[in-house]
Amino acid sequence: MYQSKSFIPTLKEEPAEAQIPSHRLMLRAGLVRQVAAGVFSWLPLGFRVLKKIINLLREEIDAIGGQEFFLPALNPVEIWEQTGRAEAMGDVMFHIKNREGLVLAPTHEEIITYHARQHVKSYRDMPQIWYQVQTKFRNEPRPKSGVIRGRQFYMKDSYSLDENFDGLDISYQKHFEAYKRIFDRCHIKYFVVGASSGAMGGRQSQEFMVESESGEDTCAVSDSGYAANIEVASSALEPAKRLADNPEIEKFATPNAKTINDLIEQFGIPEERCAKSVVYMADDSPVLIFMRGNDELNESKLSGVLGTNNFRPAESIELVKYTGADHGSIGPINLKTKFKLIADNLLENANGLVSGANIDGFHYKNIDFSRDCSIDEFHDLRTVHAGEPCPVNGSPIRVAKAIELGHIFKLGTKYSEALGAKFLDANGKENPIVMGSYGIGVERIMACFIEQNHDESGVIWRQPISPFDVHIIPLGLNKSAEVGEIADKIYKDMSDSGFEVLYDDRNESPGVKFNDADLIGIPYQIIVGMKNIKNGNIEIKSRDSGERDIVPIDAIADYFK
RNA sequence: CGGGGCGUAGCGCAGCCCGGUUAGCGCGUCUGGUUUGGGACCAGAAGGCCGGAGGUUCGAAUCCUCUCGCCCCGACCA
Repeated sequence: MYQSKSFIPTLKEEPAEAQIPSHRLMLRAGLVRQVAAGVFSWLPLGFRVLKKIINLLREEIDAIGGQEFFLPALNPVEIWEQTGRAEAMGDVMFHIKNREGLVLAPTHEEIITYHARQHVKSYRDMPQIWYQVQTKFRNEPRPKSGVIRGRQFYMKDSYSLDENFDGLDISYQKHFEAYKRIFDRCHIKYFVVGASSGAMGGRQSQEFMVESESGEDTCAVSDSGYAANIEVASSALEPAKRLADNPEIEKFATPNAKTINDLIEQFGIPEERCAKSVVYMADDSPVLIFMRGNDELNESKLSGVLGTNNFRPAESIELVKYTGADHGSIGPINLKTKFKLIADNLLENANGLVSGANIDGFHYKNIDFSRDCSIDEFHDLRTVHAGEPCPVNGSPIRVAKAIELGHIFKLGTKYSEALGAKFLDANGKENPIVMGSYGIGVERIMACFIEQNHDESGVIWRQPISPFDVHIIPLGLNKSAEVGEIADKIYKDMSDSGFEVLYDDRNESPGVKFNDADLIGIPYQIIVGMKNIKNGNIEIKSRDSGERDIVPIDAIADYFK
């Protein structure tokens, strides 16, 4: 492609709005332009890369038996109401204003299930893997980091349909392997974590993560290979040991102790003997949760335990109403009303505990969770922190921020049941289709690649996602007709041989051309200048290593073999 | 949605506190010329309702009120 005729608006200066390297370089190299917060236009050069990534995705999903669909972005809201996600999505879903009943699809489980319901009626029709690479719309409260978090973005989404969970396991595993191939082929350094399935529903899920300061997810990783999203991560901390001395409970005045730290400082109570009380309202019912000492309650885990996303910390009025005391003095003994009590695993069967007396300004000590009160359930509820031992072999956990590139879910039957997608099994019995859902953020692949493959000068593309294979850079076109003739011939020969060639035929000074070439970042620069052609040579520079080879003009084809 | 910052030429910015001629600078763009192995130089030129709406004032980019947009932190994140 002739660069003089191409629209590749490179920027010499840093755009003010871009904070992270990938965003800055995508703007500077002329890949994208922002139109509104979280909304971007892809310019020709950037779109070339996007198309290459999409083609690679198609190859790998086709290879596991995927069949590509093209699904509507406009969806009837009814179908989203049937699965309960119209409400669950809330403001995240765009609603069409001048055509009641239509929404912009933030994802496509509903539509896929709708088609499955229509036509997948027998176990003989399965397994199926259906996918699409399309624009999704999400009204993100805060778009950020360039294309990493937009309101409109490409997603490769595939969905598996199976007759049972064994089949789902196979479909899931196929995707797991395909995803590894995809990210490997894109030269992205990633790791896989166990994840929460959140409002998607389902049982197992894993995320493909790229470690980055710009990441929005937090992960716990350790040298043992343990890796989990902080939402589900656990550590191998020992529970509080039972004390041999187990006296009766005793009320004591704690007028100035509102927090666990106050108790520790004012009364010398060891942190692990404090049972911190936290009250949440879940679907309008109170739940009292006990955490060890200053352990942080993990709301993702709590959500799983409560089975709802509709919960919040209780307010003071509610605290007094249900427990008899305000925050700082709440505990398991002497509660004003009876309601559900749950506790973190680290407190299971613990004794010698200090907790609120449900009278403002008083606590009990010597509480034995087995003897003095009845805890309904124990669960892992705490948020892990750096340095804690990992569950695999106890090596220390590191906490890292990461960008979520892909997410694979075992959905199960949530959507098929909600929408009535049922089939007859070999015994003639009706069952809901067992589904999986597997997403990849297409723009995020590009952004993460650039985050990991750039230098001071610009992007450093690698195949197979580079926008071009080679960049021909003739120097001194005005001064020497010969340079132009040789460059023309190289351009023609390489194009004819199937190379994708960007040809900088512009009448610019060498500095401009070199800087643009490094910024755009095509893997090889073929530099045609008088210095070398008088000896029958050209120069080939590797963008990645910076190494330069002097190559005879007629040996260029061999060079790239 | 809370907190903070910013809207002045295509891009990056100054001017604003302390109101007062034709609103500046750098880059880019256009014309002519000189240059051509790492963003070169000279001369000339075009380009702005100072985000928008009200107000205060003899006079507003500048002061006040309200709005809209963008960025950052937090909340949120299928």
